[in-house]
Amino acid sequence: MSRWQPGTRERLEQAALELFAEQGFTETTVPQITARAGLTTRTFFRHFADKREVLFSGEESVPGQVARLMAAAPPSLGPMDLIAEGLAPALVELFEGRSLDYLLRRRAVIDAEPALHERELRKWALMSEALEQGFRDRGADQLTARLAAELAVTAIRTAVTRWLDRDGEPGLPEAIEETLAAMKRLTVTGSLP
Amino acid sequence: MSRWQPGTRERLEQAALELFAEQGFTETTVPQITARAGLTTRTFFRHFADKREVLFSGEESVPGQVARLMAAAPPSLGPMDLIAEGLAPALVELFEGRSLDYLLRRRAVIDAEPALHERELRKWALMSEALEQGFRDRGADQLTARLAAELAVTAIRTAVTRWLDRDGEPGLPEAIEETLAAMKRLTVTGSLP
DNA sequence: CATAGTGATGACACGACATGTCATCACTTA
DNA sequence: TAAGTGATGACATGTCGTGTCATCACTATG
Repeated sequence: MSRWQPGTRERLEQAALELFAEQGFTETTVPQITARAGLTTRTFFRHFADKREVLFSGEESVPGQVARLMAAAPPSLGPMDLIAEGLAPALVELFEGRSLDYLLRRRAVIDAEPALHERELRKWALMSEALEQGFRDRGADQLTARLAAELAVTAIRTAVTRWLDRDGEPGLPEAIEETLAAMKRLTVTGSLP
Repeated sequence: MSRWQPGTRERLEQAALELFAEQGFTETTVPQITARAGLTTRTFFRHFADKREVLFSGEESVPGQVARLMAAAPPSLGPMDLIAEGLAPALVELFEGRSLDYLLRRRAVIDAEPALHERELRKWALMSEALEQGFRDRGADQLTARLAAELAVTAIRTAVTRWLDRDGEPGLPEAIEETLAAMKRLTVTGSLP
């Protein structure tokens, strides 16, 4: 059809994940990735700003989606309920779009490399900023919006982690519910069990 | 006294902060830093693992200090009270050890550069892990310890940010108190004001 | 049908980052 | 006095990331 094989981005992502899993992130060079994908080094950096980004494709749209979801949710919902009712369904859709096997292998690679872990933290920080703006739009003052956003991200991230820790059983919605319940318990009583 | 000027690390840190503020992090090269400090490039990397680390010196001891403080605090304290009574004094001492001017200039540099912002996030993540272990040692289950640690870090980080936003007036203890109060308000009512 | 335009890739050069290795020199210890 | 220690200088090297221009398939336009 074209001069080049289609799906350049996808081939690079797959080749990179494989190589990172096989021999580690640091030990894998960009030329190795592009060789496996049948491309040149320069082309890799046309699709990804740096070597890490190949594992974070598509996540630049998350903040925008968060903003949309928050604008669409009923204004009466508090932070916790907003997560449970407004955000959780979209999260489930987002994460269950990828196979569990992919998510687990990706996480193993990220956990093995501090540089990738940092990039993962930035992802959540960007989501937090989007949530903060959403809460501000709902009338919260600066401090409250900031804290509500952090609480929400903590709940979501902890739930996803917990869900993956247990290899996807039970489902993500259950993990979210469980996490929110524990959070409520913790903040209401103010002391440890 | 010796063949070399004393205070190698400190000279590198000061030269780097100056240059980052003057011309930006990316635009500053390691040879420029070492030239200003009167050293060679190779020596820079003997003291700091990479170019970013020159702004995060001494922070590798924070997790250990957190562990010590938590072990020393009364076991009866819940997460929030532990921050207010057990951690806050040490925090104040830690931050007020550096001049406010230094902290503000350092923050300006970090905020201007995503790569440095990521490193800053990692710093808080390491503190969170230390807090989590501390809560586990106090008898909390995995999920509760994780959430309590995240809540604590959120409170501390938000308070420090707020304190610096207002150029150090009023003091850090007031910012902590204010943040904890807002957090309590938020989690107790469960809805935005 | 022809020709110019568009967009992705290949090819090449290059500066900065980061590390391995060995030499050098002041200071310490026996 | 001589060996040992520790920090630094000097040099080489590999990978990362970017700038630049050429190439080729596809598309639009006349």
